[in-house]
Amino acid sequence: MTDPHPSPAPVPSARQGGIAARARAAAGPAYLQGLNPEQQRAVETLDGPVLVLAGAGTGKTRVLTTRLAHILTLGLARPGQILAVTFTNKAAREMKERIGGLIGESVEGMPWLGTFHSICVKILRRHAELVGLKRDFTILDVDDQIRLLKQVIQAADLDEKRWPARQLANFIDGWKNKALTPDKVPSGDAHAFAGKGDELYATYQARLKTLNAVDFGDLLLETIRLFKENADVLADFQSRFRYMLVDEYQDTNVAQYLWLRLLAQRTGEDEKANLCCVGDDDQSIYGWRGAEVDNILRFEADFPGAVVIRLERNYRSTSNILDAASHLIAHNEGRLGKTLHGQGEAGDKVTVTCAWDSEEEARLIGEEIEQLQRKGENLDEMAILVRASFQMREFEDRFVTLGLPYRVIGGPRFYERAEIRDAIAYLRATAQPADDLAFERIINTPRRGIGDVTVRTIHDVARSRGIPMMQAALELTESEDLKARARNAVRNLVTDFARWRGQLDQMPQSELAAIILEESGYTEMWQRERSPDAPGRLENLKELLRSMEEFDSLTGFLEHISLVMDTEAGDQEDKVSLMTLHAAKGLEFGTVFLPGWEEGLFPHQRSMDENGRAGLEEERRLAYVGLTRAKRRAALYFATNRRIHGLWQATAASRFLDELPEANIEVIDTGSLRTSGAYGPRGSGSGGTYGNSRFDEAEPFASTYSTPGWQRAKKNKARAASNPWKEAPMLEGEVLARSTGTASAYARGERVFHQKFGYGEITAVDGNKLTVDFDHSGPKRVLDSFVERH
DNA sequence: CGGAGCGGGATTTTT
DNA sequence: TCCCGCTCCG
Repeated sequence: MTDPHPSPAPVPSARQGGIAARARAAAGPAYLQGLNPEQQRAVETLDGPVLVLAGAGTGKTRVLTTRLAHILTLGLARPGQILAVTFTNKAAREMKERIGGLIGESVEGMPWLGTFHSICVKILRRHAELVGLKRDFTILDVDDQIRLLKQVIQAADLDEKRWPARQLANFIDGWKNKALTPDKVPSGDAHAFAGKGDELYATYQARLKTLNAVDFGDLLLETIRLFKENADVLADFQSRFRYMLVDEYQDTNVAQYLWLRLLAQRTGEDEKANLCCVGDDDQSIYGWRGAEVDNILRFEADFPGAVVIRLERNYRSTSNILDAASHLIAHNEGRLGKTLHGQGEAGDKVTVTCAWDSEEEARLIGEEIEQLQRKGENLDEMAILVRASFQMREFEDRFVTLGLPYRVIGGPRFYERAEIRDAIAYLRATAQPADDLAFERIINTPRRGIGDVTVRTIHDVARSRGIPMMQAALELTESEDLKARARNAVRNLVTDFARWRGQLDQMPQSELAAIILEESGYTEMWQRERSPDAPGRLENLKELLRSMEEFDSLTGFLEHISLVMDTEAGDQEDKVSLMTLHAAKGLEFGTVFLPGWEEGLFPHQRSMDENGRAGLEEERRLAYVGLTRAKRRAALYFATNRRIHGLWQATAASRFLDELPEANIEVIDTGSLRTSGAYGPRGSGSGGTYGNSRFDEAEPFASTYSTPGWQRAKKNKARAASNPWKEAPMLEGEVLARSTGTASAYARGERVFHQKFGYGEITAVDGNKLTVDFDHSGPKRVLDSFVERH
């Protein structure tokens, strides 16, 4: 370890040093006990910018919470003067609890500890008028966003099939992640989406404003705008936040980075902001949703004089696991460099097991789990981490057969279920009569005879008069524009809403909600439904009502659910966990099973196709995250055959397996004589960077050459040559896509040819990524290295 | 208003 | 292959 700052480090400021020293001299506060020197330094280096590079399992959360407790205990800031940002509500919740545990009841909640988004909401509610919003603006969820975009696309006379709202939503999210307002969208990008990308984006933003609504991305962007346009407001927050803390810094996107930088910039003052960012560049796995690893890599340049502290002592895993993970991640280029050191024993080696197909893979893992269980190990301490969710099914099937209790982590969340969204739409339309999207969602749910034509009429009247749909509906009932039947239905609904609104302050919100769901016929709708999931949905609705009781107002509840989309389902039973690698970040288990280590699946082909080397490196980080979740045992698996899009395909062992250090792995002979060799050399045969896999040769299982398994493997090898995953120009992509971000040699309007998609015309250029409208398969994003001019 | 029949797509996902 | 969302028809 070559730490340039030996510890204990002198704390830069005399004021702080003095206090900290005194604190230490008095045997130090209890919370500092038991921290290692680096951790202690991370806790006590309070002045100026600090970057804490916290490797997996190095006690990051502990450092974070202790640091906050330290600041509060020393009396350097009051709780309201500390900004602490996390990415998820879960992380924020945990941090709150742990700080409470550290410093006891003396300090009540920290108002500025939360997610980027929740903090932005808090700021925006105070200053809404300054960015053209009303104080009670609504926050749209993804559903609303898509429906609104659909309307925008329809209004622009585009074919919804060819130009799906989802795709536009992705573009817009991408721009917002980069803090690009419609006028700032680069011209290459702007012409994406039927050449109307920026135009549609602008229309969408205008619609949001008239709806007095924002989407998630706007929360950041509008706050940035607020800061930029109102120096006094910004200055107020800058001086308020004496200490700033950001967790998972490697996951920040450009907008979040700009937001932070605005707050951390203290114009006119000599003093540097006390900004502490904590993260791990090796665990950056969210590039695809806008995270910029660059933010963490650039930290020292962004914040001159920054102190960088590395936490490399891992308290979680045995050293075989750590060495395997470290060796693997060392294959990445763009990293700050960090090596985890184990603190205990070597433990078991990481195992690599080959299965014939995904079914056998599931069976082997099932057997292994049962065996561990017989040895007295808890199922809670075991997890299966998959790359893609389709892999889960095989395991679920297997576990059901075995009667093995399991839980799936992730997946559709409580508040994303249709019945919950419907119920919430009723509440929103009651509390906020101008919430058109909510009103529209349930206007004919349950069916009450308000058909498309009627909805369109209400919509048009609302748009042309600039009034909310609820009001337009009311006015239409007094006109002759609707057929008698529809008019009655509309009148009934509007009267219902008016009545419910009148009851808002008369009773607890959960009671009112129950009345609304009853009187609207919504509950009845599900009671009548005979489908198998209907009872579950009714149960969910009850759960929703129950959870509402904890809030003191309907508005408070609505605010909460628009930002917090998860519910802590306290599941106490002993179960195996099944989740994606992404969902596993931050968790740990005694034993971790990692199936599906095959080329094309992991690393995922699409990731490499779309992002070249950067994509591959992110996949490798994902592998690193997976391995480092294991405390005592990590078991890797790959199958030689897997069904992809319905077709059985021969597959090759993942290159990541070859990147593991031999000394720390053990290849398991499953006894079915199907050892290695089943997978031919990878790549398109161009003999590129990646030589043959050591899993290609019978070493170290030379004894299996003449076995049926080997014979079958040979056949398999021949078949593998026709594997479309392998035919993909992976090696080419690897080389040519090395530098993302360089300008492309192609221009909009050019005709190109793509091996897979055929001929097409370039509609947008973003660095080396092209959006090509293919003659036969429609618009796609491809790397420029995969096409040729025509 | 519901069901059949179709075409397209098929990583990862928080707020 | 399988799942979804949408359309069309009765």
